[in-house]
Amino acid sequence: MAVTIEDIAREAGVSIATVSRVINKTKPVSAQLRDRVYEVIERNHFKPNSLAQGLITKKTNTIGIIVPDISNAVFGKLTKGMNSIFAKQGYTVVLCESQGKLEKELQLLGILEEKQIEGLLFAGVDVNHTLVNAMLQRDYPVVLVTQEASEDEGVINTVIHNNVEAMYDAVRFLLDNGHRRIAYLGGPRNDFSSGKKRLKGYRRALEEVGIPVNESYIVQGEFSFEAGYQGMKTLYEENSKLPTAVVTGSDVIAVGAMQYLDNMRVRIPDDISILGFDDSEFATYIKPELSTVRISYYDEGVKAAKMLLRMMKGETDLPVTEYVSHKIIRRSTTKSLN
Amino acid sequence: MAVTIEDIAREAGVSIATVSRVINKTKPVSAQLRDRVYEVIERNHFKPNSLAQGLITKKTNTIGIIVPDISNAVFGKLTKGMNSIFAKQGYTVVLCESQGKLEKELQLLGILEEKQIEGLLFAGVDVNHTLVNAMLQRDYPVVLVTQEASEDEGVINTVIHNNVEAMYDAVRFLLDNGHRRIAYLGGPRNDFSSGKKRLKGYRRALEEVGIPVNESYIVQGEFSFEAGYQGMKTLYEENSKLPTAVVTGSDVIAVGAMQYLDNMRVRIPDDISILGFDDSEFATYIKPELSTVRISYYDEGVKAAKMLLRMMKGETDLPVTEYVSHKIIRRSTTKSLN
DNA sequence: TTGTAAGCGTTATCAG
DNA sequence: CTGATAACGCTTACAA
Repeated sequence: MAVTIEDIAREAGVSIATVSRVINKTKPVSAQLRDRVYEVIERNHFKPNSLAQGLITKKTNTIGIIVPDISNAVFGKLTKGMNSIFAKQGYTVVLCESQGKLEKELQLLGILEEKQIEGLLFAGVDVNHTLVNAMLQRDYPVVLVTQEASEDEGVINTVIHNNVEAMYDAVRFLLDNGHRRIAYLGGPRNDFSSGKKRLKGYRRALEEVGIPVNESYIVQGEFSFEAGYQGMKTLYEENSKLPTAVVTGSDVIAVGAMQYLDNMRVRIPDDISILGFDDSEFATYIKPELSTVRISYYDEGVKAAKMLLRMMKGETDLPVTEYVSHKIIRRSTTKSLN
Repeated sequence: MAVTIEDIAREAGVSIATVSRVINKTKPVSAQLRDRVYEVIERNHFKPNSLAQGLITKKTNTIGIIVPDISNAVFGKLTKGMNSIFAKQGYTVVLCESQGKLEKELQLLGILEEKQIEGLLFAGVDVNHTLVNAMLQRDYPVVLVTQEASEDEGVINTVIHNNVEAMYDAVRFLLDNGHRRIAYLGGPRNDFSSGKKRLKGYRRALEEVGIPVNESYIVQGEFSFEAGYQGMKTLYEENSKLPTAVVTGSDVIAVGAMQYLDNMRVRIPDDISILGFDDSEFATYIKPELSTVRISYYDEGVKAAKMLLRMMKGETDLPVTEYVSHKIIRRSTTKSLN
């Protein structure tokens, strides 16, 4: 079948140890033998079996990535960022999708251990106690990305954008532009980082300037166009006094909300300002162009990969949580009331 | 370090062969020993080393995927489709990005062979002779997705949408709606399937109804917003007689073109109709909503995965190229002239 | 410099 | 049903 190191050794008239040495340049080999071996390797298209290599060296050059859904732009960019680092360092990536289901995530953790990955990058939806525990049991290091642990803080290294601050800044931005009635149209309430944390930032900003939080100005739902549309409808129908601005949990939610407002003939940003979150590809495709909170998921992936690499090298005493910066991007869906 | 089958055997007071048997249920083991072994396995969180398993069984349950860029929505959906099948069948996926660079692709082909993948799904940009040859050398089966071989037809199994027909149908649709001056704003001329093939469909449709192809109505460029914008600009500036409709190589190109037209105060679809390609997420977010050619990349991934699985089972005499259907979606950027 | 041989953690063949 | 033991393909002391 596949040609092995033994075949090469025999054909080149040397020992397998010598072949191994020329492949790995691990010990000096005379130029003569070296050339002879190379020639035979080339001619036979020999590729060392990395399973055998890994079995003995404990080095598989493989790292695992678990994301809920690879077709989601956020995870696509995140994965690309992570992969850019690993590929450069000679690592190969095993990609797994969990649909954000705990059961699936737990299962994948085990499968990846069997595959002998050297480290794991994990992006989840609710990284609860069960999950954290399972990660601690595994014998590879893991870093959490985009989603921090919801019950065990500071136990697992994490790379994330500061959701509280990002939403705080978003509301702050609107406040600075003279808005006082600001609604929150966010993601799922059970989403710890992208749901709860952002809501926290929203509340904090309002409370800080002494504006009482109007609970009927808070609507939570999926990160989808439909949820944005329905959420805006709820906001519209259940408030006699409409907000002058609404912050959202994602650009997709924002665009859904805009659709509803458009249907109702509410003008953006004249009657109401909208602020997205993420800065998705389509933010500048829609009209008016979407003002939003930019998060560089690519950078987040890069940072997470680098952190994992450090852990794999055994570097300990690391900062437990590393933040990636965010930025308010003013485009055309927000208007100043000043 | 990690607990091995030997540790389990010792602790359970049985031979490693017995442990192996209970793990794999490959041969009967008395209920008594079985339970004892299971208990020890649980207690120690034992996970068999799949490298060792693969080394002897030749089964790694790993397949490779090579795409140019995982953050591109097309490849994200494709990958998700493929993964949905593999995960279900107990396979794990090694994901690689090539940036569409030949050198990188060649290198990855080798790395994946070392990793002992059982099969490969390949999405490239230009699958030329060199690449096909390299694939044939590898000892795993491969299926091409989204991009057919540009020089060696029918040598490697392929799953793709029919680009010639899709663009033919797109132009046909416009023709049926009374358009006669139809421009083509497509992807790169060196992109075989998504560039050349689509252009071919465009020409064919026009020629078929006896409309001479106006070369200055053909503009090719990247699959980007900017290229769409610039391309439309070229079309606008270099033609005294504007087209009444333009077919594009992708939705992103279409939206770029729309932006330019909007700047020029050309109304869509009243002055000019635009037809996208792909049916991206944002097609319904923009205004007017984009008419487009829908391709289900998810389904394409699913189909490709299934085909690869069949090849892995040794089923030969397969159809060499399998097509995934496309569909014209009429929304608001196209107008009937009838 | 080069070769021999002992593993790495499993599965699989053979006896028993 | 159970247990030795020989692979699997490679790396790495240990010798020569």
